[in-house]
Amino acid sequence: MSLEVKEKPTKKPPKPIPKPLTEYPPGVVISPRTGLPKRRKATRACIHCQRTHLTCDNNRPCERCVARGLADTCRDGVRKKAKYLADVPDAVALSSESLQYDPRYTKKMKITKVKKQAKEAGLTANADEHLHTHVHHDHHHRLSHESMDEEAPKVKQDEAFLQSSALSETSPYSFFTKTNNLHLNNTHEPQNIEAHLAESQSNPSKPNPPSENGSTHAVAASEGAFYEDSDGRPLSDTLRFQPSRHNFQSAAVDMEYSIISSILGSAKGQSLDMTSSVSPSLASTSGDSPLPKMDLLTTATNNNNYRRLHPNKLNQFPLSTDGSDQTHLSQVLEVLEQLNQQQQQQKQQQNQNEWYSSDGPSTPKRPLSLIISNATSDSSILDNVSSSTRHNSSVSSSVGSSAYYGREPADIYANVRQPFSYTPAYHQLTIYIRTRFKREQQLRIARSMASYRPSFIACTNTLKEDDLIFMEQCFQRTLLEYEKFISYSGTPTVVWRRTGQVAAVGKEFCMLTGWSRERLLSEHTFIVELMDDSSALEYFEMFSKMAFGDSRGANMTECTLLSPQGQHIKTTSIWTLKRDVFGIPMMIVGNFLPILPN
DNA sequence: CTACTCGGCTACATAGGGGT
DNA sequence: ACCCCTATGTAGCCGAGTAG
Repeated sequence: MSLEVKEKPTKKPPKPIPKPLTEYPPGVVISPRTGLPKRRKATRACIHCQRTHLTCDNNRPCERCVARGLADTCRDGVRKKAKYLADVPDAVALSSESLQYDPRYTKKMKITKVKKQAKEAGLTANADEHLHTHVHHDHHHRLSHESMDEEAPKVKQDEAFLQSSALSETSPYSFFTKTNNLHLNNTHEPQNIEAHLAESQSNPSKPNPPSENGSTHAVAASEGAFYEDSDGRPLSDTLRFQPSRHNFQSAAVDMEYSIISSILGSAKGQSLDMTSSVSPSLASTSGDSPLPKMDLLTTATNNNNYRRLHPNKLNQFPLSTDGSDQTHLSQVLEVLEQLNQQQQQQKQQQNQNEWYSSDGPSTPKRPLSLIISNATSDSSILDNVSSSTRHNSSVSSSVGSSAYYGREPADIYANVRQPFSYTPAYHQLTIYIRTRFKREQQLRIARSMASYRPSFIACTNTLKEDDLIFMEQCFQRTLLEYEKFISYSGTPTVVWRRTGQVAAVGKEFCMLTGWSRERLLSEHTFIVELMDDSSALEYFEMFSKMAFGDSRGANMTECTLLSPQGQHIKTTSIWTLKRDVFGIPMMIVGNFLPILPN
């Protein structure tokens, strides 16, 4: 490129006369060509400056945006990826990008690093493919590794750990994949997993990179807010699941994993000591293998309310250590049933639960309310989850329509400032499943959930808070568009989150089923609440297939919906799964066409 | 006069060859 | 493996032109 030829001398202002070097402050780089100090360019122009080709600075909001009242939307502009990085996964490129500003790395080191990372990303993905044989979508492989590679620029030992953890069986990620794989193949090696866990615990010196990372901490801390009950105690303490056994990057992940495992455990009904050092494992969810050590008895015994209310009843069934507790199961259930009835009566009198009992007398109870009010063994859990959910108003609000954030895309980008917390939502779903479905059904659902939920956790675990916020912005933005489509379309349509919570609903769906839009959007309604049992089960199984296995992301099935009065409405439904930019299932759009009786 | 657009200059990152 | 150098590509932003 010859600049001299292009130059138009007439347009050129007279060149300033170079000042003596001593007149420039120290640190200013003088251009050898012009003799003038080199312009200090902003590391990255903001979106507004980028668009208008104006001078930006490194502050956010930048000076210009502050002056123009655009501070709210001032953020880094998007730079085009270099050609040579076109085939390198984004996260790898991203991490190398951050190297640009790391003085510890020389130019050559950066180049070598980028190339190395690109190569490694390919290699580890291939190697890991052997571990994921059934469930995981290709994109998921990449995503998992991308997430891990985000840590690469930190320090050498972190890098080394990440490289090894990509393949190592002791990595939390590989633990997920391994357990999933085992689960699906019905080849059970719980002792290996326990060995893994024991090793994880006994070796605290093992690096745990994501938790060392500040931003991951931030996310974990923000999630942590949902894990406290009204007394400020960790929710895990009240829920009595077994966190911190799996050595995941955050207590949140530990806990979610434990909860899934607990469904499996309670569904199967095996009875063992919850406080034993053995952790539940997804590998043990089928067949005759040793099962997770948790059951209704231990759940109940560990339930503080239960302890407080019925100290004597518990003594009737001391825990045995020889695994013979199964023989007591029927008796335990009988006692629990009695207690349920007692507590139900108390509940009805006190009407404490504002969250689930906010309905007026004229509005029909949704299925959840009915079941929750009948369930008592989990009532304290429910209260805790409910209160923890209320800690974050955005959670409850953003479950519903994008109208909360405004009707314009700009409003969404300006107002969505917190990630959506999926954890409490999954807790609610877990409780709902445990209270509505029979054990065999719970087991089926748990199997389905076990095939995708750990993957969701693994995928999102290493995402930064900004990523999670962006994820939610994407969700709300997409929802805004779908709400428009739904309003134009005559097909009964519902949109729900991957948690199952209804996020948008068309008036045709309300006409078809009798549910009001406000009811469905304002009360954390799960889509399965609107389905009969078999359809709900089919939904979970279908979703587990779609989540990572079926790249088409659409399915057609017969689905029986429930009206508020409990009437069954036969429909044919099409479920279309939408993924977010990270490839994680974000929302499901369901179209329901009634099957008319002959 | 102000705010905005956009052509084109320029700083800087990267690619790659050659020398040590 | 590292350094130096040149070529090339990309993006920041200066400044002229224009619309309101």
